Amino acid sequence: MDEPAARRPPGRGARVRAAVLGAALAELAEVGYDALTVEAVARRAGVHKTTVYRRWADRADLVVDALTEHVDLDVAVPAAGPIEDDLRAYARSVVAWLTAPTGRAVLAALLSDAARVPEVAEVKQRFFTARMRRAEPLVARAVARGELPAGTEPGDVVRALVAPIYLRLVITGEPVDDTTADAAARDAIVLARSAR
Amino acid sequence: MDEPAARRPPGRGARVRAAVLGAALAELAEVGYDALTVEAVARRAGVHKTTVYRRWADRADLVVDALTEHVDLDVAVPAAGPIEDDLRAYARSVVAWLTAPTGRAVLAALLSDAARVPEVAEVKQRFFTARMRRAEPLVARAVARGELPAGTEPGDVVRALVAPIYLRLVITGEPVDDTTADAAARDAIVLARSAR
Amino acid sequence: MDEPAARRPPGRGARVRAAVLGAALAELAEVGYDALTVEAVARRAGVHKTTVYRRWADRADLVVDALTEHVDLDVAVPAAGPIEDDLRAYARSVVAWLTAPTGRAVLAALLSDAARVPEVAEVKQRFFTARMRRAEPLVARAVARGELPAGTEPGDVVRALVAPIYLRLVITGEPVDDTTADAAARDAIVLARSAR
Amino acid sequence: MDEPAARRPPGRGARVRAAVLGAALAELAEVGYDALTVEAVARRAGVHKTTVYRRWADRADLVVDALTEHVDLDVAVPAAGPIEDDLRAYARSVVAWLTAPTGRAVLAALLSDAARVPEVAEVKQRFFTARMRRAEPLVARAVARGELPAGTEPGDVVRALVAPIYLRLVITGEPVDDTTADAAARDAIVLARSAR
DNA sequence: GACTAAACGAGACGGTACGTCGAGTCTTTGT
DNA sequence: ACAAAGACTCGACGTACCGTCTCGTTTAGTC
Repeated sequence: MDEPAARRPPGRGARVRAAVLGAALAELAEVGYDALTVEAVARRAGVHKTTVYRRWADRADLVVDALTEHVDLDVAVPAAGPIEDDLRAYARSVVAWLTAPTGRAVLAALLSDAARVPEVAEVKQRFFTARMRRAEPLVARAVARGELPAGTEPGDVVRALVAPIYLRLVITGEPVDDTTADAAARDAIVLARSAR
Repeated sequence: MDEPAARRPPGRGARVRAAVLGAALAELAEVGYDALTVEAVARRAGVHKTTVYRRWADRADLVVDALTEHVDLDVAVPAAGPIEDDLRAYARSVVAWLTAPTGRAVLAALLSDAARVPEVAEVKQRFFTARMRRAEPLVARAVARGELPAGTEPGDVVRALVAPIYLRLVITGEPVDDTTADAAARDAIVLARSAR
Repeated sequence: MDEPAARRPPGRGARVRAAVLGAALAELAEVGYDALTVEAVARRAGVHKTTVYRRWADRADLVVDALTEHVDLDVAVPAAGPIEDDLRAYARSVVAWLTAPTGRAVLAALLSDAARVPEVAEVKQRFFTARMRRAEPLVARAVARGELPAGTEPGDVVRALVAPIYLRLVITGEPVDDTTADAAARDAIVLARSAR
Repeated sequence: MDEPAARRPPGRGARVRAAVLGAALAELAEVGYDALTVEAVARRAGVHKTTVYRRWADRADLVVDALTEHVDLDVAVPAAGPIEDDLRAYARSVVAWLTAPTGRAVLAALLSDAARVPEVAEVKQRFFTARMRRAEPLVARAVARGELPAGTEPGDVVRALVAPIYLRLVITGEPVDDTTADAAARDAIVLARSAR
């Protein structure tokens, strides 16, 4: 009862964990969930297959863990200024994350067959709703300040904002950049201001 | 010189083909692409494994064929009336197809890991662009009639129309029904009428 | 010179039969019984697989027929002269047949796994005993003439004659030629003359 | 700590190896090389198919190994006494081995289609020449003692000895027992003593 | 010299085994 | 005492032949 007491949370095991999760995400990005192989992940992480199985129950569990890692990170919520600026900044941050390598990989994984795994479905739910919810205070503040009509549902505005971004990314495959983000923000505001 | 348009040997082989493609789609719906197994498809179709391999090169080829079948079907394009009615009808038909069992299965498959197969990616492309393009004449007609501002880009209107539908179906998983369709149509028109 | 006209069902069927049996023997020689494939035989005979199965029940039946063809042929039995000459001539004819391409193939086939097929085992039995028996009159005649001791068992002499030939061909794989044949004949006579 | 004296890497893997090779030889005896199936061997050994393929490249490799096992075993060489007794004892030991179940199986396999596999051909060569060579010193000793004529070629005597045994076993299928062995030994000596 | 029946070409089919790969489990070993 | 290594069971992969079957198409022998 001595040598493990030396390192409580850090130590060698943590390095293995990081290496494996990193390898898993990389494989996810390169070959997708269907073709992701525990053996390939282990090889890539420089670790033996059984070492992976000692920590994770199976392929699904490993992927859940790898995705969770990148999903619960906090995203900066800008916060001050006219609603036009705030939404534009938010839209751009969404686009930036989703088009960066890690974001692309996570998004693809969350929409892949992995989503049939209940835990991944949970992660997916958490991921999207949490991110969208984080922008709702911006809208609420604008309503309070009278920039948007009273009675505006913040959730609706945010949905309207992200919808065209995801459409291009996921459905049509069209390129997505800041221009797309700006247009999305503008349209979301137009819709919010159109009396209901 | 009567029914030759369909297939030359309409006999027994066609039944096998239909049974296997049907089984493939059903498996796709139930277990997804990742877990789809040629042997399970064969079993389900009441056919031997080697019979499947005689006609299709591999799992991917089989899935491509099964999806293609349901993708190139024609969708009714309503066509007359005020743009509000036309777009609402179109939105509802899109929702109806995507929420019916077959539609759900095809959509899920097109967004799954199967999309890494180049041929499936092609099918996906064909599928979405063809369907969206089919609604563009409606918008063009409305522009010609003065119901929508001159200079309106039909493609933009259609994208705005379907974006919230796909958002709910694919990203947030919220329920989608005629109400959703109607709101999507209304918002698309609002955006089109907001001067650029 | 259309000698096939003599048969009842002359025509085309006989050509097919000959082509297939020939191909079967050739395959037997080249790849052996284990690797002999009905499809390869058919291909080689320029005939369709089903045509083979129409006439022969299965692979074994086909091989039986192909071997039988070459087994029931008559071998010239020399017959006059001192026993030394007769046996030497017989030994040489045995060697000649067994070292010619067809003989090699038939011998190999009769000793291969094909011999597990009861009909092939029968053919094998017929083949060896018939050929050996054909030489027995030579010995009997020599006994009658007093060249060999009375009471000599012709079968024993013939067995002693062929034993070293088969040993080299089948067991040790040593080369076999007329020298071997001559030595075998000489030794058989020595043994016959050594009182029992 | 010397309980595993039997094998270098003792333990569990050796048990699998033995079980599989035993099963392979048994199958060889029962159904022959042509009908020998890796799956059947695995079943019989109580082992999964892939376990067999992990250690042996294919069917041929497995058979080579199974045969080798029984081929390189040492055979007792009697050694003292008049040449008549020595050769008779040797002949009987040859007959005993070849008529025992294992011997029959090995012999049959060495003469079957398996012999087309180069490695099996090598084993066959090793097998027969090694066993025959082992008897040559007996003859050489007899020559030295003056029991057989000077200049007698030991190899020739041994060949003459075994030839009738193999003839019966392999060619004519006649029963082989000690009587056969004794006659073979006697005849070999007669031939050796007939001046050349 | 046309007609009919057998034989043939073509190829799909259910099946068995091939040899391969990966998933997950269990045992052995080294330290 | 425990974790790395690796051997094992299991199931599916995609392939080659087996032997069966059903279609059309020659082609031979008969009328």
